[in-house]
Amino acid sequence: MRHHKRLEPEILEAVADGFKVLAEPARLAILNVLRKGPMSVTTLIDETGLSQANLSKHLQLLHTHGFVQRQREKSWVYYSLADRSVFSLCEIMCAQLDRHVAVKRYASR
Amino acid sequence: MRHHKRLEPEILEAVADGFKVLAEPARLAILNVLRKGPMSVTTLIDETGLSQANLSKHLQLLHTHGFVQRQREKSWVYYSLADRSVFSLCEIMCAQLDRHVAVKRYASR
DNA sequence: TTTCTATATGGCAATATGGTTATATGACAG
DNA sequence: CTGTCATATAACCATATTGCCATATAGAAA
Repeated sequence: MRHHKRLEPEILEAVADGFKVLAEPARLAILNVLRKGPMSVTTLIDETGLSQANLSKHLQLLHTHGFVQRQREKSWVYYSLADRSVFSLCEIMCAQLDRHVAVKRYASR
Repeated sequence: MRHHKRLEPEILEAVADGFKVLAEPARLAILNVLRKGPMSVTTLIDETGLSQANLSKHLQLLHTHGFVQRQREKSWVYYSLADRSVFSLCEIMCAQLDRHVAVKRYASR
């Protein structure tokens, strides 16, 4: 039988911080749009409908937490997904939500 | 080639809400402790070190979002993990963190 | 009933977060 | 150098969240 150690607080906090970055519709929208490929901030403004300043802040956060990569080219900055793990996370979360909704539906008959 | 629809805002918000529940060290600690098996609130107080009121509120949130199940027995309430998907999520997030830290280490040489 | 024990909940203060506006930086065109 | 475009940052307000305290509920025991 496996035993489960009490996780170090720093670990818990780091993981929580990671989830916190994903716990925001605007940032999920950005990540989803970036599936199309690398994109400049200006393009992202159009694609997401977010204001420039707001978008820029979200991008900083996504970047400092390693969810997106940055690449300067001339006077543009292209952002791209750091990896696809975000979508594994979202898929599992969606499945979790589906199960939960199904259970609630069943319970309320 | 796959195309990527603009996700409905309600979907984004639901997924974000799910992540928000995991974006808190205390709740991750609770979930981690619950890996040992179903547990009463009192036991959870000991295992997590959280105050009763605080713990209770976190448990409500975990429950309404379908992360834990509740089972009354005599005058105790036993909580248990609703499913193991949480740990898939955490594992992926940890791997993501590891990659990110590794990249930062490499960049700062 | 009264008194425990177990759990839930309401209110409050402190802190954090998102969005907006205004401003700053930085590259390039003329 | 001046102006303009692309992006980043600072200051601010409004809102939300956490943890604590006190209190409420509810079952068991006495």
